Amino acid sequence: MLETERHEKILKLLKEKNTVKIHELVELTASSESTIRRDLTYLENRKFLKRVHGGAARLQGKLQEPSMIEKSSKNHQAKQKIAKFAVGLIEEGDSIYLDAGSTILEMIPHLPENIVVVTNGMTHLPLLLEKNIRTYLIGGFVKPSTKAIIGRDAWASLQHYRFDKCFMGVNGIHPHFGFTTPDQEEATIKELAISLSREAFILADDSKFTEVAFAKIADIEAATIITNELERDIEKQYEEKTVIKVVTS
Amino acid sequence: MLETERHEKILKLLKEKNTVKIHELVELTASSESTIRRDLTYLENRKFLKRVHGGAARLQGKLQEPSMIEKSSKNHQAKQKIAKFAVGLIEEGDSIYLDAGSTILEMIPHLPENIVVVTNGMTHLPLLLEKNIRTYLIGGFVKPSTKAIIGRDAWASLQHYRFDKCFMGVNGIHPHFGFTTPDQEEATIKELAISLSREAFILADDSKFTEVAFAKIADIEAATIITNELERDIEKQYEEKTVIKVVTS
DNA sequence: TTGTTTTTGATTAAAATTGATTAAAAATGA
DNA sequence: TCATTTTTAATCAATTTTAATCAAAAACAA
Repeated sequence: MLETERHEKILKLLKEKNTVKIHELVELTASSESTIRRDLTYLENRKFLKRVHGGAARLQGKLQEPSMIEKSSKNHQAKQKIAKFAVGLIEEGDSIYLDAGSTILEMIPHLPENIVVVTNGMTHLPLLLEKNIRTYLIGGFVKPSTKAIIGRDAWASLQHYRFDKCFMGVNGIHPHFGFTTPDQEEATIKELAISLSREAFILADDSKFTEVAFAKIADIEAATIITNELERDIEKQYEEKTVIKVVTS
Repeated sequence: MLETERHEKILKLLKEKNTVKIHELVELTASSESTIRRDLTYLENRKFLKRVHGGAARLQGKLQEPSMIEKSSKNHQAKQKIAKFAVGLIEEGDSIYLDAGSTILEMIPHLPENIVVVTNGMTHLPLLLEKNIRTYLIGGFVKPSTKAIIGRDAWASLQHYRFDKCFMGVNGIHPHFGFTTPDQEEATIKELAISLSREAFILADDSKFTEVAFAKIADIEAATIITNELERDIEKQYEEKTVIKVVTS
């Protein structure tokens, strides 16, 4: 049985019964106890359930459905591909900066183990720790909406590090206005992270191109762009300024 | 039957009947009397019911089903009282440091809104943000087991702040050896936090007294102790060295 | 195909939960 | 009141569950 299939079954049963025993799941899915245990840890890390002694319980905060649906959207497919490609650029022993944000989050499951990660995204932590990756969080103000760490202190805190590579998402990419994002404070952090890295990579699906958001992060020249399919004429506008990697399926 | 499952059944029956006998629950859940007793103690600690001779009764005040998300810890009751008292010391406009740890976590639901919080405990964030409290996280290495932020960088990051009050838990309190904790790196952070605060408070239930752990945080004189009931002679050993507040129920 | 990575299942020692047993405490009834 | 019965808390051994390893199997890539 496929891993995803098991996960779905587990969640389905959990939804019906509010609580499931490991043994029930072993029967239901005809897999070993070890596998079910791994599935449960996996699902718990992603906030789909709470593990309890002997099984798992549904969590009341029930943020359940939406993210499952989210994962099947086509936008998500693109993000996945881009993220996976980006991870391919990382080498063993690298120290990298991972920006907060959902695209970057997709990179984490594919990361190699023996690297050092610095991030400003609190939401990345559970998965990073699950993968046993040595992780540093920068300090500063916690932005309530996104749980990203920003502000003066974050800026100062980030100064302590140097990176082989950094990866980040943006809201707008424009030949003239460069990389942009709606929040000025976040832009400042991103800009600094880029300047502290030997190489910088911007992950963005095609919807971000020719868009401009409020706060400028950097010029196009400052980073390599990783994106999914892109019309040839748009691509041309950028390839004379920087490297642009188009991930083909 | 799963522990969680039993708890749900117990509460359900209690809701219907307003009062249940131990024997009824033994039958209902097909578990032993010992187990049911333990369940009742647990549920009473979390304020889900009141134990009475021979069974349990529904509590009048409020009956809360929603937050049945189980928190694990032994002396929940004592911690609650201590935490609540500690919050009473905070004044509007204060800037405070909240150490990582489960006792301190209990303070958060009771905190006033217009304060500024700095913390090294990632696990505190969801609750803090839910309460709309302005929160700063210090930067540094994320300790996988506890998700506390520690290390050199944490130390440097913490230096950026000053506090009106700081609150922390410890593992050992001893008249001669002072406050101690098992992890050297955590001790360093705690020590610094204390020195950055106008007033420092140690929250500890009675089990921590006369215990000594590996790494020293500070001398007894450095902080006010908040605890639950304490034998008079033990209390005496400390009260000549510092202020010790005993929270009586 | 071959070699490499990922997933799986079995094994084990450690940890947590359970149920039985006990002595102490609380309720009951004369 | 006191003796009797019921309930409780505390302890401990037995059982169950868990996390951690590791080798086999499967999936994948060259």
